[in-house]
Amino acid sequence: MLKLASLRIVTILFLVSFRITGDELSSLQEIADRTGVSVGIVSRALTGKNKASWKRVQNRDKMIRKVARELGFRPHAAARAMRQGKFRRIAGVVVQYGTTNECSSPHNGYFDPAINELARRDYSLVWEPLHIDYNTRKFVEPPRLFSELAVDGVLALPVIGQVPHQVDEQLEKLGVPTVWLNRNPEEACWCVNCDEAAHAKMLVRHLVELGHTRIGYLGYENVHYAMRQRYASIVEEVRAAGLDTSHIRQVADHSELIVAMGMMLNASRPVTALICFNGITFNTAMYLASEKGISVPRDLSLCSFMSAWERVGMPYEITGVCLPEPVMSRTAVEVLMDLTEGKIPISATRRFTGAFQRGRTTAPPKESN
Amino acid sequence: MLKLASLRIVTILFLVSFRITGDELSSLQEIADRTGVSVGIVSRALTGKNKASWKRVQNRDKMIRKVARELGFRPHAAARAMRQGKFRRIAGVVVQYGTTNECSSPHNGYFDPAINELARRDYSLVWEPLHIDYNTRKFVEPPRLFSELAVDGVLALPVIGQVPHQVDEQLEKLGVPTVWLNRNPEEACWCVNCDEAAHAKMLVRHLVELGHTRIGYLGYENVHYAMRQRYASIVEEVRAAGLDTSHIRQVADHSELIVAMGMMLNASRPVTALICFNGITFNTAMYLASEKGISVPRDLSLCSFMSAWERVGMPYEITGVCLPEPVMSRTAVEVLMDLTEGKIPISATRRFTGAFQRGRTTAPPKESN
DNA sequence: CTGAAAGCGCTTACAG
DNA sequence: CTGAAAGCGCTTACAG
Repeated sequence: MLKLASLRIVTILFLVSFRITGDELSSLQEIADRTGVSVGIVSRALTGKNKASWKRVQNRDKMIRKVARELGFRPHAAARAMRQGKFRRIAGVVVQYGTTNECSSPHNGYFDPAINELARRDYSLVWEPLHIDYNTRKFVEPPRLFSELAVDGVLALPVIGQVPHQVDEQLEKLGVPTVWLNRNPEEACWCVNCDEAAHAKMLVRHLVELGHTRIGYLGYENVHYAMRQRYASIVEEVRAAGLDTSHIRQVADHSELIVAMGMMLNASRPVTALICFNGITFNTAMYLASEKGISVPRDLSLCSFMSAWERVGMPYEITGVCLPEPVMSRTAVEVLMDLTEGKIPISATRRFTGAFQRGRTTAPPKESN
Repeated sequence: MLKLASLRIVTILFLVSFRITGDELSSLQEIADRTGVSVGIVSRALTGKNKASWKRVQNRDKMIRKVARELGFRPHAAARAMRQGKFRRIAGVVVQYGTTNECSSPHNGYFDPAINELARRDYSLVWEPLHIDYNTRKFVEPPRLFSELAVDGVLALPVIGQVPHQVDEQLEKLGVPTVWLNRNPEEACWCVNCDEAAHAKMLVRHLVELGHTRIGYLGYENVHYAMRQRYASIVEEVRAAGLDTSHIRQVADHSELIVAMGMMLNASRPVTALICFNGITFNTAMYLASEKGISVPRDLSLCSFMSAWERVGMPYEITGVCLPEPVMSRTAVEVLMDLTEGKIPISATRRFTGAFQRGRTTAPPKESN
């Protein structure tokens, strides 16, 4: 009881002190009052628009900036946005299926570089959820993004499957440009992609050079552009190498993945190398192999397509393609900035290639040792 | 050449059409003009503040809303923010070391639930980078968050190590409340944490019940609150079980982790179970074990602390504690909303416990089979 | 060079 | 009930 009372007092004291701090928030007017000049002068001084080279003016402006610093002055973003007709804000949108309560797979491989690139230009990223019901294809909740005017552009990322036309319609109505990452360039005007065919080639060639002849691939059946490209390119490369493509597979869901993987590893002539669609598939393969006493890379070579975030902090190097999310993301931001400024960007669609990383998870097949 | 020219024409046409769409952006004034009422009426109609029950008024308001819909009217967030003195925006801040070009480890286990919780209250999350130079403890770039007034509150997350005092000072100057996730409650006023001691107990007890006597732990040496708690609790639990604590270890960096793990697995009496600090450490252990032909769980039991994002899409269940990020994050948002509204939140510091998941990566030790 | 004033789009207290 | 008007904090064209 005493403890509760004291906690309450602390709380109230905190709120009071917080209030006072809150009231101290200063405006151009306050700085003008303290320095005896007009708000116009203060505004120009703080934004560096008093270009007179007179010593008197320069000293006065220095003094104004000092007072502003002392008062902890921060310009009011909304006032500035209203006056300038620019929010200096970009919406980061991940188009995904599912309820709003789920934690999605990570996208900071794209968003971290975008944020930094935007910050360099004095822009921020607003993170907007966009959940689509898998069956009805409708918005789970009407997205805030579409209900108010608050950003100068949209950086969008389709996660699973095709982007429902409602999304495109609503985005168009927004009246600000949208740049897409990893979307089919036939579906949208501004797309930044990576060269999945080149990536597939890197991985298949690496395994073929090591001497593998029974190469498997596992990904999810999906209408997502990048996923389809990845699968099709692997098929093509394996076929071009004159090898059997019967282990190049896409599955419908998680349980099918486990079954298919088990079959590849248990067959009378099991695959000696497996290309995984992403880090999660890679790890699943690793766990299953370990359960069965299959050693990687002694008995099985494993490689994967790796997102930037999947490489963070991992002290053990796995073999795979390092997807070029950072350069894609920074390029997308550049295109978006050009569009918001009314400039014509370099090109409508750009495509980047990642780097091959030779790690510890691939080796020549057992038989050829 | 022809292709380039046609592309350019398409581009220009697109920009023109975009411009026109841009010009169509409607305001309350335009709706007022079209419906023959004043902007006040329109504002009140759209925000549901015309409470008259007269049929005439109700029909008129319905008509106003219809016109607004047809014009694709969206309120201008900045104008609203300025008038109401509220941005309806929260900054999401991850305090991290390193240069701004890196991709950080994922935090959407916290941010996804926060975004959804905020959206329910008509708030958005602005993602603000905050990079600290490891040596000088200074900001790598002056964060935008501290240079303008643009949010009503801050949801903050320390990633590595202690939060430099500069951060606290700047946040205090902002004049809006900050709620911390996973921070030492002695360092800040509003903290939402999880019960690392309870989690440690879950994992150690599980392994002890399976019959393990040589239990290892690997994490990184770090001054981060949650990491320290995790390590200290494991030591305590293993000691309480009367077992040897010499394999409960923290290492300084990645290469030390590999060395320490190798020693644990290669020793004359290797550990039979290993608790990993997080999913990355877990996977590293898995890879190393696989290289050495050690099968999980036949030869080695592995379990881990698992973040929400580490569980997304993984079809194979690993044994571990599912960290309660979602409930922590939603609670933090609740506290923050109370604070921004001047209310006194439930309590200053809250602590949550995650769920134990029995997966396929632990089993009784070999000897007892 | 500099100050006074307009205006960005909204909400709401106020007067009619 | 409803319209006209004030005002949120900034920037900048304009006049002096």
